[in-house]
Amino acid sequence: MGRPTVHDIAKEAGVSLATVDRVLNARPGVRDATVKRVKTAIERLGYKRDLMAANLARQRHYRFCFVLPMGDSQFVTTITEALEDALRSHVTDRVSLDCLPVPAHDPHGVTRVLSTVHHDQYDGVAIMTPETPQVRDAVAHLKSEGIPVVALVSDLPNSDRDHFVGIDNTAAGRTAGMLMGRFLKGNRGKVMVVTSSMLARDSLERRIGFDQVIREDFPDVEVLPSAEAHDDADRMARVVATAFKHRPDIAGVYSLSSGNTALLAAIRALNLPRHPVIIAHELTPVSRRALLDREIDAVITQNVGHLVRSAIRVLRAKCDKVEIDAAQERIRIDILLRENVT
Amino acid sequence: MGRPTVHDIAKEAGVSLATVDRVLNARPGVRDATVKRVKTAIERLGYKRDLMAANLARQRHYRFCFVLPMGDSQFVTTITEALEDALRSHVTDRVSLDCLPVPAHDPHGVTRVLSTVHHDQYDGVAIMTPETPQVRDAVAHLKSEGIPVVALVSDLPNSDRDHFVGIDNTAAGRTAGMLMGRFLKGNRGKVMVVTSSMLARDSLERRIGFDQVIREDFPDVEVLPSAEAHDDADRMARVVATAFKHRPDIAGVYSLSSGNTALLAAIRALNLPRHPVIIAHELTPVSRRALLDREIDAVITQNVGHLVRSAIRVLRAKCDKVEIDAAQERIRIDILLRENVT
DNA sequence: CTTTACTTGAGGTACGCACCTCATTATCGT
DNA sequence: ACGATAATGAGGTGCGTACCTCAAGTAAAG
Repeated sequence: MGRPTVHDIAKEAGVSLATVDRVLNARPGVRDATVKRVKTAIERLGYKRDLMAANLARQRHYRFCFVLPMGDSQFVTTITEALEDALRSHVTDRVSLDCLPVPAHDPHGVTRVLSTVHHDQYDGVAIMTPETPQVRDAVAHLKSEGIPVVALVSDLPNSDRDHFVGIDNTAAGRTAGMLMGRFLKGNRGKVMVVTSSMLARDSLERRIGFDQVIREDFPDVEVLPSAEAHDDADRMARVVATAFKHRPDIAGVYSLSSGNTALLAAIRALNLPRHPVIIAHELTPVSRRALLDREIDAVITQNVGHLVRSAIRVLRAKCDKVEIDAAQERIRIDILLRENVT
Repeated sequence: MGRPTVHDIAKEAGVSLATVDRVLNARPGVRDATVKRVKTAIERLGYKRDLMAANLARQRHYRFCFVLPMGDSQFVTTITEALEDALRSHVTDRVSLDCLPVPAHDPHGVTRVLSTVHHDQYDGVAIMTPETPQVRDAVAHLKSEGIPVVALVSDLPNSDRDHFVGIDNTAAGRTAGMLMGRFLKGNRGKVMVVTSSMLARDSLERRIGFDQVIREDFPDVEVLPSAEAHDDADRMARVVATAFKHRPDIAGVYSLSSGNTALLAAIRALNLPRHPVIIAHELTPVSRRALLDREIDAVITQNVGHLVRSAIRVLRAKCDKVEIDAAQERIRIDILLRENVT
């Protein structure tokens, strides 16, 4: 005999199909003792609900919503592209996806958008925004409506999101630190750290990890204070120029956030006699190109394809109230060099 | 209206359900003109066969077989563990897995085992063995029986396998070379290369890639000839001892194959004043431990969980004659340092 | 104009489950 | 012992597809 079915359970438990169905779908009107009998039978036969058949019968259709920061960030663009790719794949069987752009740095704007999301529109939400009290409230509100919520890329640890899809940014920073320390000639020198904003939790955590490793393992490396460019190319140019002017011995640059166009332009403009070691985050067309051209020495990233597929699978699992495969959903910290990038 | 169904196709094409079914499942007895009409309707409505319903109706059950080298290789063990994990996951809905151990270094033994595999036992086969004429014949035989075949970890490029699940070993070797060059103090020194056997295509390709990068980018690094230990701990000890005796200035060791216990033991026994940079392949409990203990500096690997899940998904797609998601099935070359290992 | 072979239609059953209705049987309080 | 309520059974329909049978249709060959 193949897999046990509801019929087998019914026979085993000495009840009717209807009762098995009531137990399986947590419908009322079954005595506790009977529930127990059915559950025992399920246990004994090792019954596993056939999700495909169940979803077919139930006419299941998952409507998920991805809340992404608006703007022309390259990284966000790669994510939306990955979402479109996913739509062509089989992870999106029976699921439809919407993107909801939110003004990333306007907490109230985020709330305004999120408060329009209800359970009659969506069955699950993936959120990629900085954590603010407003976002926490919004998540709580979604959860109270019974909508599963996952945090994407940047965690919302103090909210009651169901899951975090992304990497440990402290570990990512440590990884960057280790590479920087080892890539620097003689494992020594000054390192400039640039980011768009230190208010972002990711940047903060990465910096912490980076500093940890440098302190522990590379005493001859000096890490300068983080320079913020606030996504402004001119400002980046100025900041970089000033730094190298005052400290021409800067041997490495660590870019905490994902926008690297301005940084690379600023460094190119300096026409340095010797190229500093540059380590950056997130794989985008720009960082990929720079990696191949040896402008960037290493990119620490997370595979965006994996990221969105994982978010979809997790949301689905939460809707179905099914266990997730932790190993499959763990997002790895990818180290990309010129030799293993694609 | 939601997704179009076979009924919609029938209506659109002006034929009956039976005819649509005949076309969809490539059954005979339909005039070419009618086939075309149905296909046009499918095109026009954007019909996509509902795989879940189809599999339900078809009572589909995939029986896959993993042909793995026998013996107590740590790497193979991690693969079998990953297979067991997969069985607990949802990638194995409707699939059953068998492991078929073969004597890796006995081509005829491999043939003997593979020739027992027929389409009445298995719907797909994943093979992880060195490529020999015998294996090529066996693959051809399986294919002639209509069984999809994927090569696992080590490719069978001259066979007609349907797919290769694994990494580009030349690129992996290049990655190792880049790390080695950059990790060596002053980017200079001698590097010893050890492997169990240079007959294995993986070892060969990795060595080629490694040499390429060293030659191009690190002129001050000298790579010694590959030393083969043939999975013999004593031999490994001797080989390593001899090498370091004649060349005490060896600054790096590159381990091409996955067995690292003997290598690490041999190096520990030498009690070197200064630890050489060690780069190895494949994440196993041993290499993981060594990474955390700073004995190994970097591990180049492929995620075995991803490996087996991908093999299963690909075999399934081949059985269903469905496109695979190239991005999802691309196995990445993972670089693991102490900081990003788990 | 038959005979034959090939096409097509109509309709059914099944897969494993969800969800519904209606009737029947315990179980309880009074 | 009574009605009231809760628990259970019996049976159906549908999800989208596969696969089967049988009858009826069409066209080409003799």
